[in-house]
Amino acid sequence: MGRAPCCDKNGLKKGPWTPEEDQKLINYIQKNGHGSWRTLPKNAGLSRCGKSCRLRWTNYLRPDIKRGRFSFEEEETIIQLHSILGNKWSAIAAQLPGRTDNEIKNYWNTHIRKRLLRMGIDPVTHFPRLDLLDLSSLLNPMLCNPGQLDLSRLLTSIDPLVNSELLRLASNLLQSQSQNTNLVPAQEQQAPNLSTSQQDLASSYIQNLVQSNSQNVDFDSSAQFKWQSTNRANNVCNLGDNFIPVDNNGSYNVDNMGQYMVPNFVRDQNDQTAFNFQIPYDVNHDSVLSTPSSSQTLNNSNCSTYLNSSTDHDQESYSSANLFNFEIPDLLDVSDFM
DNA sequence: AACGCAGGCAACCGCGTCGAA
DNA sequence: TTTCGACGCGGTTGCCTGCGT
Repeated sequence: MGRAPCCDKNGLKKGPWTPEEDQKLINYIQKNGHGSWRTLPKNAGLSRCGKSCRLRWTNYLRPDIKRGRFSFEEEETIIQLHSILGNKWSAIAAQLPGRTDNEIKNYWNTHIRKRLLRMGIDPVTHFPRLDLLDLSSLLNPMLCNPGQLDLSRLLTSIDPLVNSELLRLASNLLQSQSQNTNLVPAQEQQAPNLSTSQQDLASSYIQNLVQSNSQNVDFDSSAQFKWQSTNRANNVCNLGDNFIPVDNNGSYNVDNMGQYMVPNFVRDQNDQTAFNFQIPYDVNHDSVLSTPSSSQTLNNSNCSTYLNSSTDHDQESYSSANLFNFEIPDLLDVSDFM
């Protein structure tokens, strides 16, 4: 069918707004509210389409818009939120009073993104940017001959600061390539528990996820994490409004493509400064091993991958309908690198 | 001074979603 | 249940400005 662009109608002006047009729009909205954007231009005496009026108002003329440079706190908040939400600019803007989604999007693309790249951080995944192909070429010979795998020697040849991240990537790679890798949605309804090592791994993951060392991550026996902010609580705690709630049974939503709508946070009912974080269980577990199609999915994948169990005991204790149960190859001893 | 280039940002475009008919 | 209009969102474009040569 196709819809004609709203601005294609004859006589409707496009391009930069003049001060006179701005004033007409401001005067009308201050007097009448915007009401229907469709009818506003005619009523306000503007030769613009409603969409153009809405954009001009929400991105520029709104009285509560904050102008000027982004503060360090705002910038840090954007990075944190982006690591969780991805390119959900409107959701990010909702946490930054006075800032518009367009402004944040532009600021991200022109400043933050470039800075992250300079720092060697992938602005999409928020993980250090290592060339996976090169890493693959380094690891492939070892994978072909696991007995020769000396990951610690490999890692110490690279900047120690990225060791934990390299481990994550290496772990992903090993998992996706190793025949020994299992990704089994556990059917047993055994009460789940996280081992200490699993908690440490999960905690590290979440610390990385929020790009901060100032979060406390507590665990309960059902593998839901209580994520409590101790720093800039106003920024972090408000996140709950934008997340898909997980009910008391740990149920979460799956979109019509069969993918998880992640991350799943839910505000702690007893502690409004905290969130419970649920490791999602992917019914379509093949998708976890495949190339993720979005940063959200990638984060999910990494989360799952990061919570590997290194012992049989851990694998059993990790069984839950809501959790993954998969093993890390024996040749990779995670604990040595954490 | 003139030119080219890159960065920044406002505005546009097209698609998805939602609600009403 | 289907259709369609309105709105909102994210990606992209193109203009303006500042800087370097």
